Amino acid sequence: MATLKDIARALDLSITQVSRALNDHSDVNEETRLRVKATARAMNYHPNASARKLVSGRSGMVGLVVPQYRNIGQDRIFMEVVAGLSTQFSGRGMQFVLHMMAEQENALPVYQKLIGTAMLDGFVLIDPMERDPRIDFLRKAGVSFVVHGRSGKVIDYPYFDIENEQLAYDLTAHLIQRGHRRIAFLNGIADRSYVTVREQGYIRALRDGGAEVLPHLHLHGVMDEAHGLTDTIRLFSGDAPCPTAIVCGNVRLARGVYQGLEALGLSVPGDVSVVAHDDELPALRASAFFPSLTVTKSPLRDSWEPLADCLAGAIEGKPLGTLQRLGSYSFIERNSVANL
Amino acid sequence: MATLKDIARALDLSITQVSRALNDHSDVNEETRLRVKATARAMNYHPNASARKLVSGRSGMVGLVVPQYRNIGQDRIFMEVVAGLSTQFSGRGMQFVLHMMAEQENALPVYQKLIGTAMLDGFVLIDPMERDPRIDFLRKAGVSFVVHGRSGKVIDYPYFDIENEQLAYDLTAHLIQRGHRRIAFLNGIADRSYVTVREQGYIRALRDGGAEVLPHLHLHGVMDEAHGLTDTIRLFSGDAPCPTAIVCGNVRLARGVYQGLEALGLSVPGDVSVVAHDDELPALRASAFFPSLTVTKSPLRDSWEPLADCLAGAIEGKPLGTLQRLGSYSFIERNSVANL
DNA sequence: CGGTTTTCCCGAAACGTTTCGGAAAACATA
DNA sequence: TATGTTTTCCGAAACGTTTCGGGAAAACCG
Repeated sequence: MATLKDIARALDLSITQVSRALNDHSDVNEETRLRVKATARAMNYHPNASARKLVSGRSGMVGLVVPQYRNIGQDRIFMEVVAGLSTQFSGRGMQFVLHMMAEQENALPVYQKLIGTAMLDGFVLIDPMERDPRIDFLRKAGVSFVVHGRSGKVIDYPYFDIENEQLAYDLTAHLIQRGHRRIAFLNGIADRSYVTVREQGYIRALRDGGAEVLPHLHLHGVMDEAHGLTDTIRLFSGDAPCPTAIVCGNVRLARGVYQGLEALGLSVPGDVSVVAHDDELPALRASAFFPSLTVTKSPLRDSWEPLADCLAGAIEGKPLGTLQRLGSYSFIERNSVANL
Repeated sequence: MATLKDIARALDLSITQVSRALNDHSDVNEETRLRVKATARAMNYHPNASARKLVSGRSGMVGLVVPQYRNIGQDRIFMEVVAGLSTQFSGRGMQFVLHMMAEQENALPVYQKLIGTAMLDGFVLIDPMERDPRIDFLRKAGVSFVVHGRSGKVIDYPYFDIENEQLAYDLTAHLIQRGHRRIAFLNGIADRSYVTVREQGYIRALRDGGAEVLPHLHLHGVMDEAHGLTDTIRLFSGDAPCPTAIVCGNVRLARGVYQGLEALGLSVPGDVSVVAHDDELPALRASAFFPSLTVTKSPLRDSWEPLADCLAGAIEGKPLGTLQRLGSYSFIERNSVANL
């Protein structure tokens, strides 16, 4: 492998000047810079990431740490995350790598070790918990990171998030405006922070609309078809008054809900109205539902670029203000809601 | 982060001796070694991978490079690979990282760059082509690697593979022995090396059994349910004589074949016999088919350990002989084959 | 023409580790 | 006592890069 020394020797320059030329420093002659870059390309030079990291603290590698879990093979969304972030960081000349933890392994020691060996410049955190220990840990360790979502009261770290509170409010308020009063909410796994935040929006909308908050209508779980189906059947099988509308945390849940309602002999939107939030996962189009599904839409794939932006910025030491970004969503009314 | 210097100062030793103690070299007093290791643990020391790599050429990181493709989210098998290899290398104190290439990106420059930056000690190669340029490239570059499968005539590299030729022979021969003569083979994507090798086993079995080789009965494609279904319908819809039995490259294909045969009003095994090779992917049990499926079985998950063994060995410079391993498979007869 | 600035360059140090070549001390051998 | 041998240790060099502090030459200014 060609090194700076090789290039320097070939051009009769100092190693210093070659390095400065390649890194576009100011005090190098334009003509020299071009000559250096040309020979570097010709000699197929790639800077040794270890050497660079050792002295400058930058290796150009960032990582994502994820737990391994039983049905990871089935998880469609996960590969989207990896593919999206890979592409984004590649485009910035950085390397994105995935590190998978053992199933019940504690995350903190894993980060500890990765930080200790000092190979990575920063981390992307996904699925933050309500009070996520990883955030405190990385902050204390002084490592750059960006969170997909937000967690905790004091938010003094880079993040990209969408307005989950308002989005849940909008979906619920839309149903209230159409005359619904008993509105169920199929939410995600309880300790995720976005789940808590969406719950707040749901409750605020109910209060604002003068509707009663009925705890048995608010359900938590993995947001897939199976849970949509079983939760729907559960909602309509007890003694408690049944909902007239259902808010779904994502479109997979909604698909399960449609199946469940069909199994129960209930029609959408005649008997029950359904709305959902749409992450626009591939092969899952809310517009192709029958009847087509009313949603708030904010494509998950729109988040990779801001996330990469924020992390790259954090590594370069940009001020916090520029590293906190909120994505937008749109409300798309279709045919899954009826007036009551 | 604690460094060797910190430990050396704390114990009033030289950096050299601390390093040697931690790496279990011979010329360090047993008592010193213990003291060093204890304080290292206490100070939460992790060797800086960059510094280590720079001088010794080892960072303890190995990687897998995969192309990104459209339906990667649907690919159940892929996450199994990542999870399995991650676990294996973690257990050896090594880091396994995944690097995803852009969709149509050429693999060689990606390896070129990864080798140039010199962060990784070696690579795992999966899905080798019949003559795979990556193998030549990595060999020329002098980097350690291990191949899941084999490719080319001269096999002078570490690999783990199963006897794909014999396995296809066994499946086909089993059908021939039961009296079948027109046997279809739903194989994988044409340029994969295991696909070619399985074809050879299939043809050898046909020849040995005195059955004619009918090209229209040998189909190639992605090995999923959809192709199993469409290929089955294609096999039974032309003018050419229909097969009485089908060999499937994996169990997903077989599932599609079952669906296709049902759609055509044909029964298994009454009208058509079906056999397959079973990688034992999760949530896809050949024994739960109706009728239960006769297979050759060799669980994919059994390959991660030998693969990791071989790569770790190659990095340590072990001789080639010990780095070439063949996995076994078993023949499991069930209820999907009838005598003719 | 003396002084100041600008332009372009370089040597040397530093990052944290491994490893080479010794070297002091303790011990055994002749 | 002199001579090897083993045990245990250490200084210094090296890996390839970035960066600090300076410095020579040219250009500019009054």
